[in-house]
Amino acid sequence: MQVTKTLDYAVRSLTYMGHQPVEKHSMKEISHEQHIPLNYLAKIMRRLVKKGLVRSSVGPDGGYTLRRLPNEINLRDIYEAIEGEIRMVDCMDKDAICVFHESCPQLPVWDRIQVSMIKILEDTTLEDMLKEKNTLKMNQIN
Amino acid sequence: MQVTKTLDYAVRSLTYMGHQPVEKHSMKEISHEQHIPLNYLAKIMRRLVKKGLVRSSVGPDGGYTLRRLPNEINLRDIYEAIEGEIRMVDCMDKDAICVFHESCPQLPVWDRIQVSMIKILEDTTLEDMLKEKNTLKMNQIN
DNA sequence: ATATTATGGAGTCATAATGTCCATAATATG
DNA sequence: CATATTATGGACATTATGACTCCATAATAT
Repeated sequence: MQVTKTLDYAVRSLTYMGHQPVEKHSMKEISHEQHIPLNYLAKIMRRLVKKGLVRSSVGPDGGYTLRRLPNEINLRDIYEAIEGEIRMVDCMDKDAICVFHESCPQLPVWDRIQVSMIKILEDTTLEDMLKEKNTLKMNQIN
Repeated sequence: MQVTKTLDYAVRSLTYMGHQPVEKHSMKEISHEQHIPLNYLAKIMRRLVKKGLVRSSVGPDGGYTLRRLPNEINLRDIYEAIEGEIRMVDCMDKDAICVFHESCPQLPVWDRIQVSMIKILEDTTLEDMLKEKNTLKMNQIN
């Protein structure tokens, strides 16, 4: 029930790119600026490319660009690109069906949590997070 | 970001006991009825005893009883007994402080999710879940 | 032609989740 | 008191996952 480093890295990378949404950012640049291990970042970026969140170009002056504007990318997109479908419980035991499947008392609760979580993730765009950051910075100055 | 089997086992055990809140239930009984590996259940019950959710008695006719009524035990109690404090992110890298600590754009989001999750967990008691189960069973009959 | 960048996939390492085992302590009952 | 039954405590084993590394390959700007 925790945010993985991988997801954190992905969010950080995309947020970073969101500052100059149309510019190209190399892995080296992102890795350095966001303190993310280069090789690991490579793996993460591949997923983001495959899932259509960023566009990549190879060769000198290559790198990554956001495929959509920061206000068109929400946290659910990022979450699912990295972790796959959001689900709090894996009821099915791989092959066999849970014995209590028909009348599981806890399922509705986890479901409610999952729904509320998805709503918050969907309601939060990259742009929102960029603003959040600025607000925080402003507060610190005062 | 998933409910662990251990937590599921704990919730199932307590819900099961909730049906006859004042009666004693042996590990064997719970293990058998809820299809939980006996030895593993032993480990889980120890935590629930230690955290004050159930009372135990040793010897023949020994077993476990809820320490409070089903409407006085909520899911947050159970969650924290098993998993410890609820927190979506571990910002601090064990020893070192995250470089972006002061102005992290994602922190507020995970916090919002955490707050909403805690609220739902707190609002849901064992009794609620027992009712849930009955409702579901009723629905199935129709 | 060369240097620079991303891509793909295999492999490594540490940690946590899950589960097993066994020796011990408590206690109800005959 | 002897015995069977139950929980307790802790060590150990196994497996899965997260977090990374490495390397060979492909694309492309200069």
